[in-house]
Amino acid sequence: MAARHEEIADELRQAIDRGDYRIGGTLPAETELATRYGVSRGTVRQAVSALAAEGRIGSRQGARRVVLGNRRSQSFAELRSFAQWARAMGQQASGRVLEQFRRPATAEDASRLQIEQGDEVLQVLRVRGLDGELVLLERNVYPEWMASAVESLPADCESVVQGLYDATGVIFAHGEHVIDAVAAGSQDARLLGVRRGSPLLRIRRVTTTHAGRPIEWSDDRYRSGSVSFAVANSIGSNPLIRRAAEE
Amino acid sequence: MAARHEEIADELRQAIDRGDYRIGGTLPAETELATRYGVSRGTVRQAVSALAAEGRIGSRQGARRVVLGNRRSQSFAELRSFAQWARAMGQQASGRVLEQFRRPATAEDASRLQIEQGDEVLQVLRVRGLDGELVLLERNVYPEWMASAVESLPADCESVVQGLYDATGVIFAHGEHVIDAVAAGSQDARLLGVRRGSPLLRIRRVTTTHAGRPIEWSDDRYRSGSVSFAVANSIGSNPLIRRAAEE
DNA sequence: AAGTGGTCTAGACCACCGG
DNA sequence: CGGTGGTCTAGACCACTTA
Repeated sequence: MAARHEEIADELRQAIDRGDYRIGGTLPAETELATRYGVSRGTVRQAVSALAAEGRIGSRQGARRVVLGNRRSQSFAELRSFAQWARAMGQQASGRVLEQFRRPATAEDASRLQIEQGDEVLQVLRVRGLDGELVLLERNVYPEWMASAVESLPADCESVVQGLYDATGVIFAHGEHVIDAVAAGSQDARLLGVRRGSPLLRIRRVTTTHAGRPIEWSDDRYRSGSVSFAVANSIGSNPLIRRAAEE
Repeated sequence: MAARHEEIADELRQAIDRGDYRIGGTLPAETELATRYGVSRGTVRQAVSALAAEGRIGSRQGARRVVLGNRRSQSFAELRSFAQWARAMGQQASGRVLEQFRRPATAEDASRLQIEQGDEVLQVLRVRGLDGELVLLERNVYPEWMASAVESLPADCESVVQGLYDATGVIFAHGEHVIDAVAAGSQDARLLGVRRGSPLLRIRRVTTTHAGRPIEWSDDRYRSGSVSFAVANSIGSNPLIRRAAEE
């Protein structure tokens, strides 16, 4: 069913988790993995590059690949809805719509959703919880062509992305996220049950279809301590920085 | 000098920025790009997959690649030091060591740096600025084998990563970052010039060599409003979510 | 000097999208 | 249905690491 390179990537992930390859140790050479799995070297390279993108292994020309760790944290590697994310962590997502109304698009809405200022948009205010505990306040803005589908969702819809897919077939394919920290405003504080001015992790996000058409933009504010996000990183294969002149 | 696939990736990036390919439009087919650049299809695929990883283009089987945007924001795609990052944004990084002392490793230090509890570590408290404005408070912990090199850096060292590379040849190759929001403690507040309890963006980070050996771990606290981080995302090529049972 | 990953080629087949 | 991207192969050469 799955592509061979994905199967191999999975087997390698499991082997690392199982401890077959120690953290800090090396992976077998590409050619050896190729013969072991009965595939060509190119297929092996596809598999290991997936693990490298996840931050599990590192590589550099001339040296064996190194096992860096067995990450399991929720990362940004893949676009996931809140409900999917919760399920992957073994928790139950909940949600409730507090406000929902149509209004003309502001300049900010227009730029993010690639529509004209003054076009009708649908604004929604939702609170979301994990295993019953409130963690997130979501302010979403949808363009007019999504509005009626959103309005027809139940107010306590668990997975908005799934609901909109079922209703319209629209796929949330790409996301761009900007992360910072803000102080809770009075509405934030009241709805999340925190003190005014307390720190919130804010993620502003634009989501688009495969074709790059914006579906929504959102200002998500997470209660401090309730969630954190992880990112893994590697230097480009460049020989680091060009050294300064002297010596 | 650079690999052909990187040159092609650069040319495509410039072409997108120049507007040769409109946002929302499509890129030429792989085979056409291959003949145009005089390379094989595999090389073209290497180039476009770099753009996909940056969130500039999207792709799905059977359809032309779609131009999503021309991002320029500082993203996590590549591991960069604070100084490099500042330079890429056209700003001047500064830094100053406020405290620096050796102490025995706590359990937390030991786990993050993969050393034994009680081993000597070097703790450093730095403030860092962008164009003279204070934005960041850094609490670093280094293992013993890095300590003397760190101590020999000037107190106002602009680029710690560069300085340590020059002194020891150690390369900061991999990073893992955990992001959340916290309230400023009294020391944070005093040193960053904000009110106690005001929101800070916290990034806790472990950096390792190519071989996965931890070089340092750090608790970085950014003043709210001074910086934000961007991440681009795509859904796996999976046909989204498995639909629920009915219909 | 041998081993290893990085790059590149030329070709093949398939699954999927679009008109 | 033709065009497209996704997968896979078998081979080649090079740059780099390691011992």
